Amino acid sequence: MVHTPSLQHHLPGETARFQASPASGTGKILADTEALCRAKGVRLTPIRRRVLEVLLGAAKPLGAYDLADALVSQGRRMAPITVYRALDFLIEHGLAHRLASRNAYIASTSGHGVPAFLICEDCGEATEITCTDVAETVRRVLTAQGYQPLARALEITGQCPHCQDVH
Amino acid sequence: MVHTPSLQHHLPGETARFQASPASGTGKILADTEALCRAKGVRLTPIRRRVLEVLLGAAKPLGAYDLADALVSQGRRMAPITVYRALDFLIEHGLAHRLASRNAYIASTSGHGVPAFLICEDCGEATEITCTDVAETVRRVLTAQGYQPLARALEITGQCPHCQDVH
DNA sequence: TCATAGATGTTATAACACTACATGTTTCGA
DNA sequence: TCGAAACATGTAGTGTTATAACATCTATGA
Ligand SMILES: [Zn+2]
Ligand SMILES: [Zn+2]
Ligand SMILES: [Zn+2]
Ligand SMILES: [Zn+2]
Repeated sequence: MVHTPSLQHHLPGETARFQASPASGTGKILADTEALCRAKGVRLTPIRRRVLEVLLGAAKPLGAYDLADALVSQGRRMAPITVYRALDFLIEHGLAHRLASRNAYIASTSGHGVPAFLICEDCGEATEITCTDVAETVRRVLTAQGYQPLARALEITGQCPHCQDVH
Repeated sequence: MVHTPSLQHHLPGETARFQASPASGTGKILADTEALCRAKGVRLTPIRRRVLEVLLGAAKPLGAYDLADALVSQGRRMAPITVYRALDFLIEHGLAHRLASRNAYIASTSGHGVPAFLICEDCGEATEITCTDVAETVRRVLTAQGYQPLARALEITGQCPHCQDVH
């Protein structure tokens, strides 16, 4: 049996060093995003907004086809390609990330810097962290090997606190 | 245009802190692996051996279907499921890893500890490193958030030295 | 208003991964 | 040595994730 994550499972401030995502409401985040997109001169269209909204409301990362199912309009579910196009937009502007290890997508609540995600292997729950240590270590290892660092979400796998309690 | 990685591109000893993979020949690695499997009481069958051999000889991580194409036997290419089964075995015993960010598989040359891979976004080349810093940082972040660390390859994305030279 | 760029609709297909079940092969104890 | 059991592979089909190609619609600004 596996822990089923619920909304806002992980509140911020668990430690001083590792900032968890701010637990501001979805509404505020959406409003901020609207403003951000206007400022950038890009269009947060209704489709893109709805995809982001579903991601923000989800308890864990969602697959593209999960999103398609969730976004029913006039009795018809959204076409996969439409979801992928919306995701491309959101990812390009740092509003969402793809978690390759799970073929899933998650809204980004930090919005700046190189994020990292702690992902539970059992229940799939993901916690976004913006940790200076991690970013710095990754950057140093890359440059030491002659690699040029690129901003890309880091996926760190483990077992979440709730799933450890399940015997 | 993009750099096409060739065999043994990255030789060891680039820095003292970060051990690159040993550049021992494929033959020796295979012989060692044979011995290791005998010792463990598991069977490195011809199919599994050939899959490992192709991975070891590849310049970069290969997809399961690439492997199927490479492993033609009596005019017929290997069935995908056969490749996946061989990969399952190799991964289970630490002889290979799956790189989720590229849907590709790579032979592991370290064989112990939690490995990390530097992956070039342009050419797909991957360099295995066994870096104490990275492992330690990851472990610390996980435990700080209450996560139980699990041995899983870490994928770090950047641009490889060769691809930086291409103008 | 009209040209243009950007966004979406529609259909089809590519790419990746696995299920289910039959058959073959090795191993080991009776 | 025989046969059961475990392990490995063959074969066919399907599930899942992601994209190509092209048509149509919509917002925007000259
Ligand atoms: Zn969990
Ligand atoms: Zn949890
Ligand atoms: Zn490269
Ligand atoms: Zn290279």
